[in-house]
Amino acid sequence: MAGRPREFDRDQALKQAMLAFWRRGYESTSMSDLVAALGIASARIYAAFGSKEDLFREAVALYTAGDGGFADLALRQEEDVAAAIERMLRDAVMLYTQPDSPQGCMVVSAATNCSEQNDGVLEWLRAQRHERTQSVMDRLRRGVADGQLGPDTDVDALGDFYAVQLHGISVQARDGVPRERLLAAVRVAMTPLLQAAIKR
Amino acid sequence: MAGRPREFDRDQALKQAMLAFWRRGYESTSMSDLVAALGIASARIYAAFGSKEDLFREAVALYTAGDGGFADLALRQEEDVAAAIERMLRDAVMLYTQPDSPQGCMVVSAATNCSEQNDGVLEWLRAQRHERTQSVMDRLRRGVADGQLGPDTDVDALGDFYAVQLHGISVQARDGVPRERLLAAVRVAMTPLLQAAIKR
DNA sequence: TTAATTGTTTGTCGATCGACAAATAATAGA
DNA sequence: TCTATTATTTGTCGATCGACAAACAATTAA
Repeated sequence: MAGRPREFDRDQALKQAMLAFWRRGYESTSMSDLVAALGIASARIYAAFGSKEDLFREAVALYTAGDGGFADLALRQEEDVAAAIERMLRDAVMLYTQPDSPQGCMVVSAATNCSEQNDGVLEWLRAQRHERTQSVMDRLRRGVADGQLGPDTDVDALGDFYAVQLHGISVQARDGVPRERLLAAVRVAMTPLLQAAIKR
Repeated sequence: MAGRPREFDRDQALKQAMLAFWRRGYESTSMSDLVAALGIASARIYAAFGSKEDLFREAVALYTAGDGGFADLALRQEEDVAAAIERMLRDAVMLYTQPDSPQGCMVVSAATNCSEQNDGVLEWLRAQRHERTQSVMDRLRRGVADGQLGPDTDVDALGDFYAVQLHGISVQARDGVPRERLLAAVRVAMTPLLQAAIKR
């Protein structure tokens, strides 16, 4: 491949961009913020990533492909539905309260406020949140099919309930509520599901 | 009182500002947005309200003094602690999903993303959210004192749980989850408290 | 060695941001 | 009527926004 080789680590720069966007959000992170965070001139950022929006989308993709993808993992890997939901919520707390990274969920809080011209990224993240709610409901339905939950379980209500919890944890973590308190709240949140679980 | 009388309705203008900030948030609502929403020139806005930040703070105060103050009302007016919490959550759903006003909670979502220079308003809203969590815990403690909840009730965990629920409802409402679904989720969320309630 | 390709540096672009100065208009009290 | 006070109109300010053009540098393939 011809051409002058890049002098900075693109992956490292992308990670720094992710952290910046995660902390402040899409619109509140200016190009000059990114210049400072990535340590390279703005023209280099444009040459390497296209535009601020392109960089943001790539940063969110990095997030969801990494730690941000905890939910699908928990829902898929745990055999028991209650264990799956509890692990999802606990992993959310652990990630959202990590001391050496921004608090809260990037997908929830990186584009809450944005002007009309950037509604696109807002809708994009909204769709991802919607998908996660669907994943939770799918997992609950599997729990019913597996005989772990009663056949009369209101899957939709439970699913919305846990989606609310997941997103609420992000808000509370962002407000600085300590990890231990949120873990205690998760234990409380498991009550409805344990009640719907078939005892064995 | 001397001086030329104001030619526009200040209260009406403030209400429009509240709606604009509620919908888009503090930083994402530009002065030109406000000029369009209030229907008056920017110099008149500055003359009447001081600055954009002053206007925002007054708008939030209007919100919390009005519909946004539902939580304290519910917690104070209901004699039974479970009824109080349930009404708070249900009122939250009703307000956050009102079709003719912005979705979600203004205190939760009007300053999620903001740049460093406006951290002041972010912290201000955060403090208000913290106060609300405290109100919930205080109400739960009163429930224990009133003998409505068992003496071994983990008030802190329950309080954090309902704070998570309250703020999560705002996120979900903002994402367009219908009122009925969120009300169903609230019914699920009442399970832990009803379990802690002393049967009579 | 040359040509093609890609990265970097430097500087700047037009648009928009929040904010206000100055001039003018309308009221109340002396 | 005159003065003090407040509101409105008009225009514009410096700062910052995201974005890129042009010139130059470094690499590979021919």
